[in-house]
Parts: sequence; structure tokens; C-alpha cells
Amino acid sequence: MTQELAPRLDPKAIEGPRYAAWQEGGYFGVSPTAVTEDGREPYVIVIPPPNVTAALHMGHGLNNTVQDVLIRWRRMQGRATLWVPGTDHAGIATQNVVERQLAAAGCHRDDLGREKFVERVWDFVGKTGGTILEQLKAIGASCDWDRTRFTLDEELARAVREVFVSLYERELIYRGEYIINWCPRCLTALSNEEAEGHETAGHLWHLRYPLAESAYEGAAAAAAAGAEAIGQLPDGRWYLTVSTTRPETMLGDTGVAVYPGDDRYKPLVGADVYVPLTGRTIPIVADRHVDPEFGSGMVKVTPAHDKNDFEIAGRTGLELLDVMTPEAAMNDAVPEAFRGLDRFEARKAVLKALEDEGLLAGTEDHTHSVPHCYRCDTIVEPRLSEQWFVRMKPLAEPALAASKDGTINFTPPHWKKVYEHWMENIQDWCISRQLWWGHRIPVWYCPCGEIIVDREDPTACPSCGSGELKQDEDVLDTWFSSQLWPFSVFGWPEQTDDLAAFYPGHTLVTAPEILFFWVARMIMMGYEFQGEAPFTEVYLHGTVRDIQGRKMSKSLGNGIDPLGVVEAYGADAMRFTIISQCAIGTDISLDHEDVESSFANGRNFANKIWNAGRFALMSIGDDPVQPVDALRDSLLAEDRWILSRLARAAEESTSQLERFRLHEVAEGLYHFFWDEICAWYLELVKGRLGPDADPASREAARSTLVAVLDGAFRLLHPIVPFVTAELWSKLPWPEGSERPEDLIIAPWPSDLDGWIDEGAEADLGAFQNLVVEVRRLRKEYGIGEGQRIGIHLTGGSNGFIEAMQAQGPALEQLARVNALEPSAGSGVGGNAILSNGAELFIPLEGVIDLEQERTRLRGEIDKVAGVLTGAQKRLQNEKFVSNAPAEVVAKARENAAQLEQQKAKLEEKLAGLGE
RNA sequence: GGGCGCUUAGCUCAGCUUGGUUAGAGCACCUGCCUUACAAGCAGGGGGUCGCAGGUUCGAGUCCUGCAGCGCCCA
Repeated sequence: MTQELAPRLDPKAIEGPRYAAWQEGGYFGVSPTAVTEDGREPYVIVIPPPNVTAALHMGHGLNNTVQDVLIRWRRMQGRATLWVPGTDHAGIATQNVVERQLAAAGCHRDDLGREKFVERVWDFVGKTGGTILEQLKAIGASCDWDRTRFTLDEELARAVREVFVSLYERELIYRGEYIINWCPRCLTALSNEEAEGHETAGHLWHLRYPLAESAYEGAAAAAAAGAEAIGQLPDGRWYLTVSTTRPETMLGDTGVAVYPGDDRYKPLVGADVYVPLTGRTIPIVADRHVDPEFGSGMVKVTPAHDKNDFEIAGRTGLELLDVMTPEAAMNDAVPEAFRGLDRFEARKAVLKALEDEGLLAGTEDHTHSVPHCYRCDTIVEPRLSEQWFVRMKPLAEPALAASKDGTINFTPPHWKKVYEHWMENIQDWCISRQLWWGHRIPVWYCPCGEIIVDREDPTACPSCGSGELKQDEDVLDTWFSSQLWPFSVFGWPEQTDDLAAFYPGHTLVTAPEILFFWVARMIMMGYEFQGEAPFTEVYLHGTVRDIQGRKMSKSLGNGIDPLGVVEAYGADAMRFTIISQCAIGTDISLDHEDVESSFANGRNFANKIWNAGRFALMSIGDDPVQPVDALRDSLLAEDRWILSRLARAAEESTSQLERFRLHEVAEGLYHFFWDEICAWYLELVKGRLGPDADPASREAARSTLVAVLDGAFRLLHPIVPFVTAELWSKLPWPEGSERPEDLIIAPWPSDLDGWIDEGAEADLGAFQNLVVEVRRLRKEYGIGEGQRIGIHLTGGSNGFIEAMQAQGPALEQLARVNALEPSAGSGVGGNAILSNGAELFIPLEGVIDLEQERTRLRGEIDKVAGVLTGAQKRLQNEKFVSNAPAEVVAKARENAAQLEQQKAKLEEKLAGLGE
């Protein structure tokens, strides 16, 4: 199997073919019988379906890499592992894209009509809709592509229909006229979650409303009682003052409200007020919603254009007066001068007119949260409208309980509180959208007034028999279908084998932004329709940001194209870089202006793996390799050491993966591979792999190397699947054992405790200590790396010197030491004390300046002395000795003793150098 | 207004759940090496009063309280 491998990893040469081979091998898919018949434990993730029109961005890169790491790990653990891919029809977003295309061609959706327009969207989706899924393949996502779903598929439409009808039958869906969030550009209702509040610098205007003459007496009394909102105009009319951030809505005012217990205004409750500019009069009412402490304690009430005002009207019987068109222009209910004006034009006009009449009391700057459409960023207008709603409180109960009792876990844990807070204060969900692209609301209206909601399309009215039925024009909120994703993808409402095998799933991986949009609703629907939660672990990863901390986005132009990264550095490089930054609860930050340095770490590591593998494969050669267990007795200390380190790396990786601590997995394996395998083990065995080496030692090294690389590739595979699989496939295989078909299904390393070897770890630690000290002294005295030196070594633990002598070739390789004398040595030279107390002396007659060595030693002594003083102080503290655990005290004593010895020996060395 | 989080090296961040070696990493920086696996590399090095002020404790980057600055979510 010896073959020439390129000295540099060429990701393009290996990634495409590897991925194709995995697909052909069918490793991504799993049959339900693996669970229902073979009894394997399932592990299921459903993908957060990206918008069907989306192009892959770094956020997807992060989200899907995390999922793939978990999926690949669980697959290797032998679970019946399934990752279901798919896309979301994304109602508003997709419709907007196609409308923009139409607009570019000078056309509007109304020109086409509903049917043609929807056809056109399907056409668009059919042509470009699969793009993002193809892109996921480039980053290595091991989804079961045969199960790809789309939220608008016929099969999923059946689930939507069943859920709607079922909830309607139980009165959990209802229709009603309420204030909803309305986007005047998209011309549709939005849910509360879809109306995003942005802090906006605006104004608070104070308006004067003249009182009816009959109220003057009360006004005078109120003014006398200290009501600051009441005053008299120069012409003697009494007025009251109200404040608003949206003056144009005053045209729709139908009342003024005060707090019922507010004594200042008591005489005025029931009195009439003129709405300026309109000639209308409206009553003053009392309502508990008004905060007497806020502003003047009097508020204008615009029931058709404000949610709170709508509620006040409901309690007090005030009229509803809608003064805007769907496009948020003023309608015919307002005075002629304002008709047809856009809301912001109307605002200016109203203010001007009020000022002219002396009714504008003042203006102040005011920063407040203004709701914007989450799709087009237009300012949302609260609007009175008839819509369909889901009654959320009953649905939320089990979903809230699941968090409280720990059935569902959140990582990081603080999201638990956020989730529960939202669930406890949940509001009804407006689900109808005035769009054409989406699941049509399955409701028909008969001219006789009958409303038909059924699982099958009705042909005639069950009440009057009329065939003149008209289906509701609206579609459902996109999230209404995506909330069913964890079971709709398995064919529910049919009781399919897939559903039996793969519901519920296990882990949900997503960004916190859609905790309420999606995660919470999936949990509610899971309980409502399957009787249990759709997953038990919710892992919320961070956001991808640029180095200024701004979220990466198309509009800011600060994005990085994951495919560009894959193209330039490979999928492994991208995956490793992302995962190594993926600490719990933190965002990922990448520099879009220096993509190379952002991904250098991952690229370099992938290349390092490649090169280590390349070297090992060349060194091991083609001869048969024995299983390492068969050679246990001939293993040398470094063999036992690296196997021990492998066992610890496996244990550590597993426990960190279980806790979603992905960055620690990446970091731990990075150091295991780079520092321990490459920097130490490979260097140590180089001499043992050559043709002149002792055969037993050579076989031990070859077997160990195969075992260690096999284990390391398995551990690294979930994070960097391509380079590991490529090298693993070329690795010689120990005789007598069966080789798994592919690394992707090779068993995850576990139960390696038998390889843990504390003695070997201590021995290698001492060896490393020696090498590092020699290197430091060499550097200190400028002894070039080409020059070999002899060293003197005495003391240390039992057998230490002999062990180091046995490492002759390794010492030469690693520290350029060609002779080791087991004596103290004498004369001019460099000195060091190892942590095991051994004394190192490097004769450097004529090379070094005595004074330089004295200064250096004094520095060393000072350093050790500083630490020693701290340690001694602690031990002298009686309270420490008596209160701290015995173990801690013993350790401190040991440590202090060691430091003391080190310091004494250094001082001795210094003294030996004379003045 | 309510809730949540963050502040550790020049930069980006780990470490805090469960307090106990001389606080770590990557990138950047400085010095020396093209040593036949790897210059996308190797060897060595500099750099931190862990936001501030208190408290608990034998012991605090870690736990508690307050403050300051920054950010997110909900209203």
C-alpha cells in the first residue's frame, strides 16, 4: 500500500471522491428496521430547514457542521443515526424574491393572478430550490438525502391540514377581529415574533384637544386640583394635553382615557372632547390600563390602530375607527385634506395643521422601540383586521412543564429561563398571512354563513347544500408548517414505520434567534400530536460575526462564503476552524477581510494531519503488521505512553461531545495529534522505523503507530472527515482483525482504559523535561542546531539516567545530543535542574561567558524562590494545614519540597561557578 | 420598564458548573533554523494587578453583593 502522497494536502483531490463514495456506500441512510427489528438505539436530528431560496452562508456552515459532527460521532458509536434534510418554503421571503423578479420585468403579482403567480414561484423553486442542499454536500454534511423534504410537499401538506382541522375542532384555532402587526409593504399580517422592535430615535409630540363647553366647569376644577394636562387657550377655551409618537393616528381617536383612581381627572370622566381637525367629539373614559404616573396621566385612544387602545375600547365601549388603507395611507374616514396621504406624510400634515391652530403644545426627542417587518424592514402598522389565531396557553402547558422538569435540556442552560419566561407569558399566535405562497387555509365559506373546516375539500355546504363555497384567501404562517417538521418528515398523520422508529428525535441544533419562532412551537406540537417532546436536547450555538462583532449579513457585505473557503482551503479546514471556536454560549468571529488568516488554523491542522499520515504510511511500509495487543511485551516506554495518551484523548473527547463542548473536543484533539503524536511520538520512533533498526523494536513501533493513527483518525473524523478518511483507507491493517468498510462507520474508540499507563506517562514526562531543558540551554548560548553536543546527567528518580541513555537516538533526533555522561561534569558550562531533581550540565568551555551563566542562574533561582515563598507561606498558615483537605496539603508539601530541592541545587551550581 | 448575558495577553476567546500546581489556546509579535513528513513547518522567547470596589473562605479568575461599561431578548 506504499504510495507517493503529495507533500501538501490537496483537499479538492480527495473531498469530492470521498463524499461520492460515502453516498454510494449508503452510509448516510438508515432503515427503520434497524430500530424496530434490530433493536438499535436511534439517534435522530432533523435539520433546521433553510429557506428554499437561500444560498449557503457562514451561519448555515456553523449550524450544519455542528450537526454533522454530532451525527458522525453517534453513527460511529453504532446508533441508528439519521439526519433528515430539507428546506422551508419560507412564505414571505420567497414570495418577495419572486415579486422582485416580476417588478424588474415591470410586472406585479396581481397582473398574473394567484394561480399563475404560484405556478411561477413553483417554477422558481424547482429551478433553484435545491441549491443550498447541494452546497451542504460540499461541507461534508452526511444527511440522508433520500429523505429530503420540503415544507410545501404534498405529504407535509396533509400534516398541516390535519393539525389545523384538529386544533379548530377543539377550539384551539379561532378567527377574530383584533389588532395585528401589519406590514404595509408585504400587505400581510405578521406574528408578534415577526415584528422586530428596533430602537429608533423619534419624537414625542404633545397635542392639545379642546374640551366641550359643557366640560369647562370640570376642567377648571381639575386644573385647580393640579391637573397639569388641563389648560386654557388664549381664546379662553379649555383643553387637555395628550402625548403621542404617532400624531397621524389622532385622526382615528375615539376617546381619551384616564386612570379610574386618578382624582385629578375625576370631574372630567364622561365629558366630551373635540378631536382637532376633524370636528368630531369623543368621550373621556376611565380605564385601568392608563398609568397615572406616566406623562400627563391622560392618553388618547385609537382603538383601530393600537393594541392597548383596542383593549381599552373593548372594556369601555369606545368606537373603532379605521383611518388607514392596507398600504398605510389615510383613508376616506379622515378629513379631505389628509386623504390619500402616506402615514408619514400625514404625520407632517397633521402636525402642521395643529401648529397652525395653536394646538401643538410641544415636542421632545424620544427614543423608543419601533416594530419592523422581519422580512422587508418596513415599519409595521398595528391594524384592526380579521385573522386566524392559535390559542397558545393550553398548548404551552406541557411544553413549559417539559423544561421545568428537565425532560428537555437547553445548552447553554440560561436559555431555559428565557424559554420558560416566554412560555409563561405566551400570547395567541396570528397564523393567517395575506400571501399566495404557502399552505392555503383549509376553510370554506358558504353564502349562507356556514364555515366549513374539514380534512377533505368540501363540494357542498352541509347546512344549505349550496355549491357556491369560497375558500379562505389566506395562507398560513410559514412556521405553522415548520413546527410540524419533527414528525411531518416521517409521513404523519400516517402511522409510518419511519415515525415509529425515528420519533421522537434527540438533539435539536439551532441559533437562539428562532427559539420562539420554531423550537418552542415544535415542542408544543410534539406534545399535542405525538404525546411527547420531539427532542430532549436543545443545543443553541452562537452567531457568526465579523471581527467588529457585527453579525455577518448580506446587507452589511461582511459575509464569508463557506463555499469559497471550501474551494480555497477545503471543507476540513472550514469545519475545524468553526468547531474549534464553538465554545458553549459564545459567538464565532471571523475576519471577512482576511479570510486566509481566519481559517489558517484549520487549514494548517488538516495539512499537518495529512503530512503526519503521509510520513507514517511511508515509514510503516507494506509488510504485515501485528495487532498491538499481541506485541504488548515488546512495547517501549514511548509506545506505551502514546497509547495511554490515546486512551485519555478518547475518554476526554467522548465526555466533551456528550456535553456539546465541541471546541474543547477540537482543541484537545489538536494538541493530542500535533504535540503528542507529531512533535513527540513520531520524532521518537523515527529511528526505530528504518531498515537498520532492531526488528522487535521496529515491529512494536509499526504496530503502535498503526493503532495510534487508527484511533486518532477515528476521534478526529467527526470534525475533519475527509483527510482522516483518506489516510485511514490507506493505513495497513493488523493481521487477524476485520477492517471496517470505511472510517465513517468504524467504531468510536471506547473502553481503552487498559492502555492507560501512569508509569509510561511519568517516564516520558521526564524525558520531555530533559529535552526541553537542553534545547533552552542551547538557545541561550547560541549553539546552532547543526552542532551536536554532549551532556552530563546525574540524580533524578530511580532508573532515570539509564532510561535516558536508552533514548540515545531520540535525544540525538530531538535535542542534537550525541553523548550522555552519567556524571556531574565540571568546568564551564550550562546548568539546569529538572523537575525530578536530576542535574543537567552541558560543558561549554570557550562558548559561554561565565558571568552570563551566573546571571542566568540567578534569574532561575529568583523565579523558583518566588514560587517557593508562596508555597511555604501557605504551608506555614496553620489554618490552611488544618482546614484544607489532606490531599491538597500533601500535594502542596510535595511541591514545596521539590521547589526547595531545585533551588538548593541551582544555588549549589551557582556557587560552583565561583564569583 | 422587565429579564438574561458579557468584561481574562495586542486581537479573538477558553478556563468559573464542582474554589486548591507557577492562569491557557489560536492568531499576531520577536529571535534562530529550508534539520529528507510537513516553511501551511521546526526550535526558543516576550506579553495578563483575570473591568472596579467590597464580602465569604485557610485559600477567589472561579462563589456572593454593589458599581461601571458593553450587548441581547421581551414589553
